[in-house]
Amino acid sequence: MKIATWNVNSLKVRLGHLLEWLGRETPDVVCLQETKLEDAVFPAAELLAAGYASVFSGQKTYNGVAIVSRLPMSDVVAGIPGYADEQKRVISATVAGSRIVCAYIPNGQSVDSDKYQYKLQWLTALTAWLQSEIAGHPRLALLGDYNIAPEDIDVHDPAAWAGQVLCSGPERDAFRGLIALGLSDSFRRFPQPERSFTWWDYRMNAFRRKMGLRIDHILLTTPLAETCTACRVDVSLRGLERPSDHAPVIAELA
DNA sequence: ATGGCAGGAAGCTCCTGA
Repeated sequence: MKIATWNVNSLKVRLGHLLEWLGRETPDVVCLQETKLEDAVFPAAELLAAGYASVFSGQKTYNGVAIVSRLPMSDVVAGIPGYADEQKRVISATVAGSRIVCAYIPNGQSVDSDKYQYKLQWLTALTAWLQSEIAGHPRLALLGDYNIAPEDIDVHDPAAWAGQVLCSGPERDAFRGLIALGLSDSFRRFPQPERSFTWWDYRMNAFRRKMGLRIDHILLTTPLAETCTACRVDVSLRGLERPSDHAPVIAELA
């Protein structure tokens, strides 16, 4: 089973890219973030015509998550149960016996922002919920835009980013808190090219200059990690017109 | 030190993203 995560930065703008990529890469399950679409206008019919069913939880302008899958999905849950949040950032479904959790973790804006406090509280709620979710679903994958670069190797200029949002100590502590639930960073289970990133600022030709961060991740519980045979960043969509500022991450499970 | 870029909603500018 091939699973993937991609922050599309507007599914309305990126639907053509997604359909082209689904046809070429044929992932089984794709978690999408920043769809920026209300549920009433989600392009479920277009995806179904391409062979993919969709479940989604969206809103106008901001946020919005979806899972698209060639395999049947069941037990769909939106949000973090027990955590009231108007922002549509999580959706989960069971696919082929594995629990798939699609998450768009808050950005945080800056470490002195109220949004940063929201991010840390949100991560606390996510972690507490996942602990019980993993207990009930030993085969679980957490895919999404974490808005956290876990280590300095995941940052093009660690000195410039030191202590900044996406790289700060509390955020990295929260990432390690997720790992401590028994999750494994699938990307780091394999040798990777130097300067492997998943996001680049639209400004200053950052992609061309390899000035990025690795903030999109696929974390797997041990039973799934043991079946993982590959994980990579796919930059192929960056060559198209109007690319997303994020690249997909793909993991192959036996 | 600042702004650069992109998407969306609104409306000819601002907020957010990361």
